[in-house]
Amino acid sequence: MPELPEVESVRRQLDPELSGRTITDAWWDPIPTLPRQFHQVGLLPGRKIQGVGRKGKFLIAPLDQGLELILHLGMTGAFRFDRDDDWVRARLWLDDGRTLVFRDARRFGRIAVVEAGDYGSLPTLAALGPEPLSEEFDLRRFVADLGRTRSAVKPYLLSQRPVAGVGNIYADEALWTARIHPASRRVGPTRAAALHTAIRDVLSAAIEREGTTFRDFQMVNGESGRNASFLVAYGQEGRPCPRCTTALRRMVLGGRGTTYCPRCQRP
DNA sequence: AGCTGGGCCTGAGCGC
DNA sequence: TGCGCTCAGGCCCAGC
Repeated sequence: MPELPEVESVRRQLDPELSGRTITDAWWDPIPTLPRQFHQVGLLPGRKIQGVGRKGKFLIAPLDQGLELILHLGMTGAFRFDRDDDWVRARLWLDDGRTLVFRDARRFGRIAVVEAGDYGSLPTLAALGPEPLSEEFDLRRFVADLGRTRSAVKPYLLSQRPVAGVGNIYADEALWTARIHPASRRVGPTRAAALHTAIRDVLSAAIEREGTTFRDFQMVNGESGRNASFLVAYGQEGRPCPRCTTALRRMVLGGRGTTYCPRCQRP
């Protein structure tokens, strides 16, 4: 499941390959089953890519003529060069002779071309919280946000509003690290500060290992991330908590599988 | 306005 | 063997 560390790993491989390239032609699935899967992709031929940036889980590539190319990997999205198979949903031909291919078995990924900064067609991006590994991620604002919401803390993190880029894996990891029960609706300043630190630590470590490959995630060069064997909570149901040896428990929260320690993660 | 729950999609894994 | 069912979770959205 591509979250911030996985998307950042893809960005680091795509940026040097795409910077300065001009898109000569574009093809995308003409009958997308999700209405917003492809948005204005027909504007791409002739556009020059200035670089590949990232906000949360969104890749954002500035183009010429004041446009931006927005790429989202969804669940199973991946970019490769010069490949072809049944899961290819879009192709961008480049002026260096190569073809950037977007593969996406489950079709949750998205490609959109928008006026720079105009994210009306992407509401999650429009309301995206601060970048966790930048100065934007202000502790006081995070404490205030957690104090104000009436949601359980994990679904709130997954909304992308208090902080950008945290998905199901790293939410479980960060909440375990901060000793907060994922269903807690009372996260005060002290625990919010611990969570703030845990989010940064968990994401930083995962980026160093080029993300978590549970099953599907692959980078542009086809390699897997190396973070899976370092997970302490996500997918570890039944295993002893590394802190207190209590068996980790699984619950469904906000429709998402959630693993936590029933002893040392407090409500 | 903020929150909740259901929906989209399809490969993998399971039981029969 | 193969069929049918359930599960997985990114974002979106209708309806409180």
